[in-house]
Amino acid sequence: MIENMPHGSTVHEALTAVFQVRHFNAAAAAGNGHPELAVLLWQRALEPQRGTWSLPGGALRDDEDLTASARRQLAEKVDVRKLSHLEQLSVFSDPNRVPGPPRRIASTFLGLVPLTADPQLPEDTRWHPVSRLPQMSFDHGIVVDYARTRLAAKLSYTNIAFGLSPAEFSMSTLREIYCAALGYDVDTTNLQRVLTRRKVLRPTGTTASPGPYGGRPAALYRFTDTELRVTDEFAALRPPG
Amino acid sequence: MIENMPHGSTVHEALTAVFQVRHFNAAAAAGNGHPELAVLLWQRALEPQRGTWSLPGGALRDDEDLTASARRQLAEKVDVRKLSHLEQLSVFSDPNRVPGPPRRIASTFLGLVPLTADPQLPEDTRWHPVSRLPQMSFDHGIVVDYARTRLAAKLSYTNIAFGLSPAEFSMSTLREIYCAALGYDVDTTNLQRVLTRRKVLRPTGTTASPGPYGGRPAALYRFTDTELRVTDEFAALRPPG
DNA sequence: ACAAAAGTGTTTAACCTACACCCATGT
DNA sequence: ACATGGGTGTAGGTTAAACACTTTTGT
Repeated sequence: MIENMPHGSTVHEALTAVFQVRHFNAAAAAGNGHPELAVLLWQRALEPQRGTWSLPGGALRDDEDLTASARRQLAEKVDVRKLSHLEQLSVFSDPNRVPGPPRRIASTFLGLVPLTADPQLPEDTRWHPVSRLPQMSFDHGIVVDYARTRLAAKLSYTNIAFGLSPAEFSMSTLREIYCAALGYDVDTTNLQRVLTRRKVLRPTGTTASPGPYGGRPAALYRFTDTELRVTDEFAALRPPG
Repeated sequence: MIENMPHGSTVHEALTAVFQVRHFNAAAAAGNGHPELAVLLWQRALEPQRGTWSLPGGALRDDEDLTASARRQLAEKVDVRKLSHLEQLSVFSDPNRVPGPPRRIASTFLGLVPLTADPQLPEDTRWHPVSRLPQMSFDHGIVVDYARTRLAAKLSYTNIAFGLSPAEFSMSTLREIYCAALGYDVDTTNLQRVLTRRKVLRPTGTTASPGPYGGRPAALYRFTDTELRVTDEFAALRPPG
């Protein structure tokens, strides 16, 4: 094993795709229209690729692991107390993924912010709906696509939706979250039953007051866990018994 | 963003858990007994942790990405032409995961070798059944456990078994592979039906000759793909239609 | 004939989707 | 009363686990 060969300078960076389900115009904010899945991006003020939009992130320090680094970098862009979930995704290590030197190896993360949070953002930072991404820096567009795919997959077999939801919510709110994040329609009834069977949801017993045009008051629910849990481990080939 | 802060020396290494389903004693080799899932390890001849067993791997070079690096490091331990699959897993970045300096960040990989291959190994290298792992170096035991879990999960919803199987095989051979890799019994009949429905398997039309005690000759099968494919994407919450 | 190994068919159960119908509230 | 939104019941389909039964071969 040749381990001590000389090498040029290499930076290891954490990049996080932070998602939130958000409303994107006045009509929607008033309660009409559908919310959309959005990703947090900041616009580069300097070369290279000035003007393009980047994922929050930056270089790993000597005394922190990658998760701690991702959290620290995010703190510059968004109130990290609002961050309800953070998990590691893939590593991007192509020597030419960004112009160098230094070479930059990116460990990517998926971050989630609940529907109700509306954190302060710096001047250069904005939420972008994933359906209308701006010109992205380097390979950051690929990272966002990958993170979206992982999120959608995990919505199907884990309780990861807790990261996108408020503490308490009605089933129709939860439906909107799932529809926005998955990109297709979900039946409220079945969503409720699937999540209840898997013991992901728990009714609070309380109800929300109905909207301005009346309607039956909605029962409110909570997620039983606030940590990621696999809820439907085996699609097939279950262990016997 | 503080990107150019000074930092100590850091090595980025690739570590690969290479798995194979193997027979582990003479009786088993003769056709009796059950094969087991094994992982490729080499024994450290030098400090630190001399005598403990390590995953193959080593430092990333400037001109290669992590996958290329994993392949290159593996070439020192095993004939890489036998390697039927290689994919990235998680990154281990705790600053104290190995005694340093230099600090070592490990990107881990899952590698697979087919049942029939029996590559030459160097003196210090050996296959170990995962049920009886020796004293492992650093955090390598955790890496092996994690890789095993991922392999078992992917056997359920992807065609990843192609990496553990010979080019052509009978259903009972495939059953042994699944049993060894999953750690529990699988019904041959149902395995056949599940994989056929998903179009993962294709009958070759040929048959194997029966064993020394007779028996009906087994039909032979192939995997339709030799690349990883997700075959059962949605455990629930499928798109409408 | 008999044992061994492979393949087929059937029963049962779980789970999910779709959709029709019923309930609670405000105007 | 009726419009609006929430909740319940149910029928039908798909998947797969379990296991009994049949087929093909060698001795």
